[in-house]
Amino acid sequence: MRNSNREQEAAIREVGRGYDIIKQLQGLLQLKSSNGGEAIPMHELAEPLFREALQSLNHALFIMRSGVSKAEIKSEIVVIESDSPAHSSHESVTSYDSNKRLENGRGKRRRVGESSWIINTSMPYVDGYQWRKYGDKKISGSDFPRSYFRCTYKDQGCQAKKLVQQTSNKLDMPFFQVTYTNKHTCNFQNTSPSSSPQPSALSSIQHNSINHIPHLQEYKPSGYQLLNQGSCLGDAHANNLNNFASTCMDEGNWEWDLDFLLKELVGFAS
DNA sequence: AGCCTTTGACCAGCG
DNA sequence: TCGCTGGTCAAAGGC
Repeated sequence: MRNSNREQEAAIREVGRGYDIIKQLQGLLQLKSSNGGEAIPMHELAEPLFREALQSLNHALFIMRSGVSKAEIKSEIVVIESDSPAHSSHESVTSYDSNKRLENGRGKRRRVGESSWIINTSMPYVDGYQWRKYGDKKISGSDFPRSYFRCTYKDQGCQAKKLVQQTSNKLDMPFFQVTYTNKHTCNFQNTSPSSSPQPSALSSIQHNSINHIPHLQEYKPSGYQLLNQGSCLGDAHANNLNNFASTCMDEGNWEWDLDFLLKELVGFAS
């Protein structure tokens, strides 16, 4: 990559913002599709596009952070497909762990039969499922606390859990390691076209995912408003990301047509 | 009213 | 056995 370090930092920041914006749009579409009663649910049209855009942006983040080419990292990144219950396909799985010991080798043993998988993401709180936080712990050797979540529908027998650990805060954009344990047995994934989230569920998505997370608010682009304030995409950041995408395309470093994706996304949102 | 987060206490695995 | 530490519980308060 020919970019200087400063350019690379800016690029990482912009892609991160773009990632956040798309996540906001995804939430907006979920709201609109559940409330609007449209003939063709908008999320059915937009979902594949979102998945592709998020996957591309996430790959870009990995490439720019590590300095490793996309081709080189492709073999290391496993994209979770739809049968993996706890998240959509845009996060990158760094390991799959079905053994009994936690990553630091010291903590409690995991129960036999519990499977887990680890994801690195900049958006750990938005994965299409509803989670209830049940604990928060300062971990020795880590600058950041660890948060414990279980599925909101645990009382219906869903044993899914997740553990969110912030791993870095470089370039004003925190990065998290998310460990999922057990598959969801509930049927309340908010992105599922067949499900119809209750109003209370939708409000909790907004409540939990962004507005209540201080470190996410810190680096949220200033050009758009919060979802529960009735808002949408900010032009300034769309343009920033658009320019960034165009620059990358000009340099011939990127295979993906981010420019096209952005136009499509803005069209859906407007 | 119901569901959420926060937070201190407690439990349990490991060295 | 004991101390350390990660994981979970549950009461309290907020939205």
